[in-house]
Amino acid sequence: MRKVSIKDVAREAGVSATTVSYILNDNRNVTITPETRARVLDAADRLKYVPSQAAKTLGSSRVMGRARSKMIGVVIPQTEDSAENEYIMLSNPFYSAFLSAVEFEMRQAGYHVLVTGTNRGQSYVDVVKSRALDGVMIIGMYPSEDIEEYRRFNIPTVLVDCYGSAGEGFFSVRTDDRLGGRLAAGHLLGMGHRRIAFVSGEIREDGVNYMRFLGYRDALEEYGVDFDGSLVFDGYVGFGHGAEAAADIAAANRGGGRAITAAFATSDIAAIGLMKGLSERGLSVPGDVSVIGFDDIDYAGMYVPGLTTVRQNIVEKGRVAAGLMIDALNGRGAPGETVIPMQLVERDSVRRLTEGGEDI
Amino acid sequence: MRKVSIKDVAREAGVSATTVSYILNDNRNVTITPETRARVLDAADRLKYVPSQAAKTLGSSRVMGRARSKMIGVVIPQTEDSAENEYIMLSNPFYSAFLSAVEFEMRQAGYHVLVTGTNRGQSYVDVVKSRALDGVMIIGMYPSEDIEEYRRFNIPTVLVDCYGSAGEGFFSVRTDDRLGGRLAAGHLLGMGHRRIAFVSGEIREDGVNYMRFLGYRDALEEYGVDFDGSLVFDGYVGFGHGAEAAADIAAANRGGGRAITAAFATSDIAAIGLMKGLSERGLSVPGDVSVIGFDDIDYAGMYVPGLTTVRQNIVEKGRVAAGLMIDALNGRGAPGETVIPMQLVERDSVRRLTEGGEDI
DNA sequence: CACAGGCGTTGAAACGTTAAAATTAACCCC
DNA sequence: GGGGTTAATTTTAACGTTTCAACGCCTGTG
Repeated sequence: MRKVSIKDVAREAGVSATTVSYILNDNRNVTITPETRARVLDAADRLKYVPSQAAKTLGSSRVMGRARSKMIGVVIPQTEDSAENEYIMLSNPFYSAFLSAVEFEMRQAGYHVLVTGTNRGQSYVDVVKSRALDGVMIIGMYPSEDIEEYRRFNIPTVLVDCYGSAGEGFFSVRTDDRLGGRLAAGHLLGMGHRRIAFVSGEIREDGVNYMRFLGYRDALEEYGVDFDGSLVFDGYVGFGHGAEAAADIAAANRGGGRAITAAFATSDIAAIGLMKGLSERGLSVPGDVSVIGFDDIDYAGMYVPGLTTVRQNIVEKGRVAAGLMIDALNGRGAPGETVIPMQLVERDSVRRLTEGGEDI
Repeated sequence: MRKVSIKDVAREAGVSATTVSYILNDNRNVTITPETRARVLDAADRLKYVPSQAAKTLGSSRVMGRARSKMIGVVIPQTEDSAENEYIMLSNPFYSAFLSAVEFEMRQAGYHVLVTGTNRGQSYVDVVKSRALDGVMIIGMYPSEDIEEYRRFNIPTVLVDCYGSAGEGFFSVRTDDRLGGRLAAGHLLGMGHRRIAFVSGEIREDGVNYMRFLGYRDALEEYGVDFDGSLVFDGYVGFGHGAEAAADIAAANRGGGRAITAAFATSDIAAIGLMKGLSERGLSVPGDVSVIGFDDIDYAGMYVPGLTTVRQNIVEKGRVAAGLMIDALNGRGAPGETVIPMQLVERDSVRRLTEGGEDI
């Protein structure tokens, strides 16, 4: 029960392997008799022939200078729960929704998607080389040594949600996170809130959280409100961090002084953890604290109260990222930043402050 | 800037390619001078040699009878939103959590995981053949023609959450869904509820929903409650279906007759959609309707009220599935069903009925 | 000292595919 | 009918790896 190879098809159709290859790959530089073509296609069909991608990949390294596997890699951040368990962060629905859109689009274009985390001490570049990945899509942070390798080897690369100079010269997709931050914080300010917590994952200069933070400050400035560093609650990305921030906010409000009446969380999952934490402490949303999130994952609309958030069309973002990847793979298009529009989605987690705060 | 191959390493170390191969693969049937080994390892390191998986795969087809790619496939159901967009169903956190556990465990064992949907008219078997996947993990439903092919070609296969005779003779993992259904419905009955809606995705004899349904009926029988077919709300899996069920339940309750006071949803996302839908219609959970879910995704504990649910340890399930896959790949272990324990997690979405219902 | 046997290493072949070069067949033109 | 095109197909070689069989060398043994 050996696997059927191109030679079997060739024998069955009474023709050479090359001819079969030409026909099955629709080679344009070669003419084939319609009758031969039919015979070969029929033979392939009858034998249930499926070409070996491994052989194609190996063979391709000769001609293109670099092997082509018809597979791209998508690098997703890993959780940092513990040293041993480094799961890829699919727990955040933002990533899973993005990924399924990318997978679909790439599949339509004839590519498979390899999703894998990286083991400690092993660079993703090794995976790219070993599996002959045709391209790499990187979401969020990345080690800049890796990216220099991609540049050096001229590997089609699409950066998603990356900031910073290391990414210059690559295709990239993102939303206008600074504007988004301003939109979110501006909405809260517009509703009369003045003491607004900023809840986010790690704030790094090359990451989205920093840009959203800048937007938050932009909005404060716009409204003439002084920035207060004690209102920044940064940590990791996840429900848990939102819950921790809730504890801190509740404590701060018990401590006297002007109360924190609103919070801007830079991810919906943090916002949801926050709302849950607040409700566990007897604080109502939006009664006591208004909450606004970022992303608009499916869940955001399901929560009670519905989460007001800054919507980025995640599926669209995935589609665009895949489109850029395909351009990059085909050597078409020019590197540069593509910005996905975003908009405020008002639900029920933000209320207008009437006491003390004045409408603007 | 050609890729560095084993020959380059061989030349650098002043030794043959064969020797390099033996050393890098720790071939036990062959002895190598420690000094040669050191020289080769050093050369490989210096040249940053990364073996070509494509070449390994191709070469391996000669000896093992079947090519080995050090990659397995995980088949995840696709959404059926529309004909064109068949995204893999990572939107359900159950799948994403499961997947990230599987990915991690397989990676530790030296395997990559290919996650891909299947295009219409193309069988997944073609992907397995073309990419020389070493094994296949199938979640939920599957076309039985495919599975017969896996059997015929002796492809290591692990079934997850599959029932039905087609899966006999394979490694499989699941929870005791019938018991789980009984646990869930039994809990509601124990809390005094008698008219209990059953909300689930498609009910097929070879799927988990059917088993959970049987468990639901078991519990009814145990409590001497007659089954009422009008309380079954089946559809697809997703938030949306939960919301639709909410509308139906609200309508039924408005229609007079004995009110539906509780619902058992066979997935947490349906339960959440249901709770949201009920709350939108002014029905409180658990005040008017108690809700119990199934899975215990991260979200379940975040919702307000916290969702009472039947917990299956999703990460553990992924780990076990990966372990079985590794056994299957190594020809170890014996096919059979592995059952993951599960337990009721009580939160706040179920209340004890005092009026009318009596405690048991 | 001849020789068996083990050790360390190597050359050749094979895996399935495709690009480039070569071959054959058919046709046309003077 | 020979030379020249073009069309259709085949032969050859190569991609990077591993396995198998074979080789030369050393050592101990009879």
